[in-house]
Amino acid sequence: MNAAKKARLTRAGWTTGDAAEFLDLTSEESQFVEMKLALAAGLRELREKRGLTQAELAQQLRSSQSRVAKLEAGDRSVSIDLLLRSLLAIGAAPGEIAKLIRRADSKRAA
Amino acid sequence: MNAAKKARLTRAGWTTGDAAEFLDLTSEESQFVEMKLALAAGLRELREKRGLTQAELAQQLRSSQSRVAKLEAGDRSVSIDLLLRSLLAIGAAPGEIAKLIRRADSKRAA
DNA sequence: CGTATTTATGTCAGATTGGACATAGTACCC
DNA sequence: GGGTACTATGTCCAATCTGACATAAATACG
Repeated sequence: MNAAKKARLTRAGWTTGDAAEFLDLTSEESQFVEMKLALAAGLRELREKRGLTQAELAQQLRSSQSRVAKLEAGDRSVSIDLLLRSLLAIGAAPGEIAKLIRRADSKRAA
Repeated sequence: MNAAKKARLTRAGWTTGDAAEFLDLTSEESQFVEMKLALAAGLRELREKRGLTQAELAQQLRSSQSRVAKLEAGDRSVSIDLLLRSLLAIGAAPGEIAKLIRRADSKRAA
């Protein structure tokens, strides 16, 4: 695993350093995380594009600023379900979401 | 909402008929369901392509036959997270998953 | 610098989801 | 009909996720 990838994962709260490296972050799981981070990044981009603060978006989603922060960080405590609902709520079409998921594809086999 | 769409949603356990039609199945929510159903259908297609029974796939996913049935049905009780993990586990690349999500796009504005 | 705004992190009770089990339904073959 | 293989549905409770809150950290602006 290269440094950039490790940094991405660590930033999102996924332990990577220790002996569990190859046990917990198996290929599927890391692909899953990559997808999650791609969606999270997409959400942030869209929010900023719309000139909204996290608090404003939270209101639109009927949620809280802290959860939006966690969504955008791809935190362990948020599901992809919530990310997808949020993206749809902010106006992303399924096609755009598909494009985001493709981003995760290019990061395979790191 | 046309009959085919309504049938898809009803089959998956989403109430549609009554007065809540436009309150609960708002655009975002129905897009979300469409994505879910597209992923569910994709999972079934891949499983069958691989010649696996639901029970065999369940074993591979360390889950149960009943949950696989619900996954493929897009049941309320399964999350998109689980669908995505399952798709990855069965060998779908993020690119293929993106393609599935695009399917949901063509069903907009029904 | 101070302070106002925005974003990040930690925690918790209530809600949702997941694996497992039982059981019902379906399809095919004899 | 009965038997076999597969799929669907309903129900548990343990595990995970969510919104909310408090508060810390970062950033912007004078």
